[in-house]
Amino acid sequence: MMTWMELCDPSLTHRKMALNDNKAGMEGLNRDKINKIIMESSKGSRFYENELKKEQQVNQRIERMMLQKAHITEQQLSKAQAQVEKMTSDLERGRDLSRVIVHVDMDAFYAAVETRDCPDLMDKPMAVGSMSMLSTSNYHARKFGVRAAMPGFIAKKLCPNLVIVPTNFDKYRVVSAEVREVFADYDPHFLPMSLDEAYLDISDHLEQRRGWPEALRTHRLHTNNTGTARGIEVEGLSPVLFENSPSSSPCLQDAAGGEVEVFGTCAEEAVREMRFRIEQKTSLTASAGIAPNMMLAKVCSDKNKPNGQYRLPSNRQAVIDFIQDLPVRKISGIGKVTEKMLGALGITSCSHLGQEMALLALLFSETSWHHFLHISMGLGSTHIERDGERKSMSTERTFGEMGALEEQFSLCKELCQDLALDLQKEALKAKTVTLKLKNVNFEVKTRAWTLPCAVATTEELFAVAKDLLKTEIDNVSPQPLRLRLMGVRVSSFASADDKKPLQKSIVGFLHKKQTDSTETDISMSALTASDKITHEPSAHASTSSCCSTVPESGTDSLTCPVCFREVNTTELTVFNRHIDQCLSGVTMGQNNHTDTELERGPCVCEEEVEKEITGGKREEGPKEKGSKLLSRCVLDSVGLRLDSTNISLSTVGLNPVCLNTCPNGDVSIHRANTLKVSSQSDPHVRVCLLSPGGPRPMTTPKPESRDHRGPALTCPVCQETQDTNDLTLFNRHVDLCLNQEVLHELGGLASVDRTTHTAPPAAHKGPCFRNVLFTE
DNA sequence: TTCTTTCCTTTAG
DNA sequence: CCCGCTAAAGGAAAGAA
Repeated sequence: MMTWMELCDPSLTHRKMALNDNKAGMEGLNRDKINKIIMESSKGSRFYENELKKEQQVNQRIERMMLQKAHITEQQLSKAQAQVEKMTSDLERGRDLSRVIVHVDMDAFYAAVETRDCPDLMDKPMAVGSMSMLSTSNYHARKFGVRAAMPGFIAKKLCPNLVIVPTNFDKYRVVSAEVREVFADYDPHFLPMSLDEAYLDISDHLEQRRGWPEALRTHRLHTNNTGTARGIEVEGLSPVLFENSPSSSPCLQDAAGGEVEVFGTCAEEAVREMRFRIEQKTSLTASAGIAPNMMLAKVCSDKNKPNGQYRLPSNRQAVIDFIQDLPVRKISGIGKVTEKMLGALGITSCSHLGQEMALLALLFSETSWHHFLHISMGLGSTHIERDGERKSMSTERTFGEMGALEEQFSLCKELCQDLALDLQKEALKAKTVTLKLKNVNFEVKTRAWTLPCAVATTEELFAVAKDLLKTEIDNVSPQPLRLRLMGVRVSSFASADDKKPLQKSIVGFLHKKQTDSTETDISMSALTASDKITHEPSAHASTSSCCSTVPESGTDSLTCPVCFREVNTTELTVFNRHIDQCLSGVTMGQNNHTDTELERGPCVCEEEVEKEITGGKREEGPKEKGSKLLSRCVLDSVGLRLDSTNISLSTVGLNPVCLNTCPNGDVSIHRANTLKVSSQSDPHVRVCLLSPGGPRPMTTPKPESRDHRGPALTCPVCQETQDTNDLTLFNRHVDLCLNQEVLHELGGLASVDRTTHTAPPAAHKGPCFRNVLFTE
């Protein structure tokens, strides 16, 4: 299947096109006309310019490959050849032809559903999607060159009468569920690839089926209330747009007078039956491929589309023959670029692939050439299994050009909100947050940051995302970022054991504690805002569990949520006593801990860091030394002990924003990139640092700095000194502040005169867009 | 060197 | 009205262990 971009490419224009304006050719456009129209709609657009640039990059990649090829010696080649042959025979020995794999694909699914529900559409060219992107088109529209993955506005030029129906996923999901019910009868472990596509292993079904009486293989044509067989009615006017229904073979009458059809026991009959049942149930048709493995089944399902099926027999020779002249592009996983690269080596069909294996082994990575070898031998997975746990989750949005800071940040927050919601649905927490940006020139870049512990809430995500965004903004300052897309992704999910036991009980424990002790209540108000979060139910449990998990504690110790030290007990009563002491200690500004209590095995670097931070004597290369030490700390996920009242975060390469989201004793984040230890607090308070795991540079220091040292309390959220010493009042303020933290952030940023920003110390080195490198 | 993180590219539906 | 969204995998480059 050709993409519209390929149609754009004038160098491909000479190629024959399967597109036929069959019958009289009244409607539909010929290929040249299509190309011309697409070209005219595209030429000169920023999108098109970017496509050209990407194409250049691919061309350079090919050039480099050819250069490499030129340096290959005869000797290397024969060595590779031997390796390939060895591997080939090993693979051949393991060839498994015993399974019967089926790939089923609904025909023009979304379009078919829409047509079924609105028969008026039937004889009109239509597509499902929007002006900016189409998902599917019906066969009418395809005659005009209108296809999936083509923007609607171009489709409209190709076919002005095109009806564009917006997608309605809820509807497709319902239909999909019906189809899957049928799949399940043939393979309860079937693997859905999308709403309209699935792999099945029907080997077991066939085994059983052989012993089935006819009755079990007999299926009735559904009748509507007028008594007409729906399948037949459908062929007349409804959405089943294709002939050769699986039900087209002779029908029998059953006892009740309804029409029935009996299916055989072989694989083809079973699949035909399955397609028949799908059509009866949904009025939609499907195509299928039957083969000994998934890779081949996928190719086969395309062979007689629409509304058809193809079986590749389970014998080696049949497979070899089938593969021979198959264009490499037909194989799932070989896309436009790979096709082009192989093409440059004279490889277009799978048999070429086999012939050039030695060369490929030298030019491509191991995984790549192994994959090629499998393809050339017609090998593929013989058992289908559902995907394991998800690896990432993301949300992104495209919009009209956006340059305003406030807009960008509030959008970023929105995305974080959406994502947090999705995370919540699956009860996931992630360590890595990635920001994706696309500017008006379609240049894409991503910026990621890995935290030492998993996060999940909007605030936590936004704390990281907004900072990544800010870094990018600062990078191009004083020009604005002219965005057309923004996205946020999370990955590196916490492992299952990471996200439950122990911690929950601690939180619950504290919670209880709070309700029956006024004193504790007051004590807690002395903690930072983030600590207070811990008292809210599940949503914020992450914060506490995150940091309580911090030390590589064995199973025989608990981590105090106040001082973040390990308590060497599993007895809750003992632990309780510790926390009690700890809380009152923090409140009273006393150090309740003896030095031995402070000793805590796992943090190798604690002392070094402490010295580094406290001493104030950072004679040489404090930055380098500091961040080095710190990164070790981060790996150990430890808390730092702070002995001075103001610690420069940039010195140790920390990102202050991230501290917002973490409980941190009596330490607040100072505007000027410093940690501020409240005058009342224990000088040995511990801070749980949410800092980047890697060596990458951190934040740009903020412009102005204020020093708060008065006896009054400083709000850890808004950084403002509160004119009170009443902890209850202060607590209330922090609560309010916390709720509005994000807004405060936005307001603050928006009001900053951007020209006063100092140039960031090359947070991410190199040009903003790597692509630019290639065009020069 | 080896392992990890970041960022980019390719693919698919 | 002027080219989407989500997810996964692999590879290059750069640091850290």
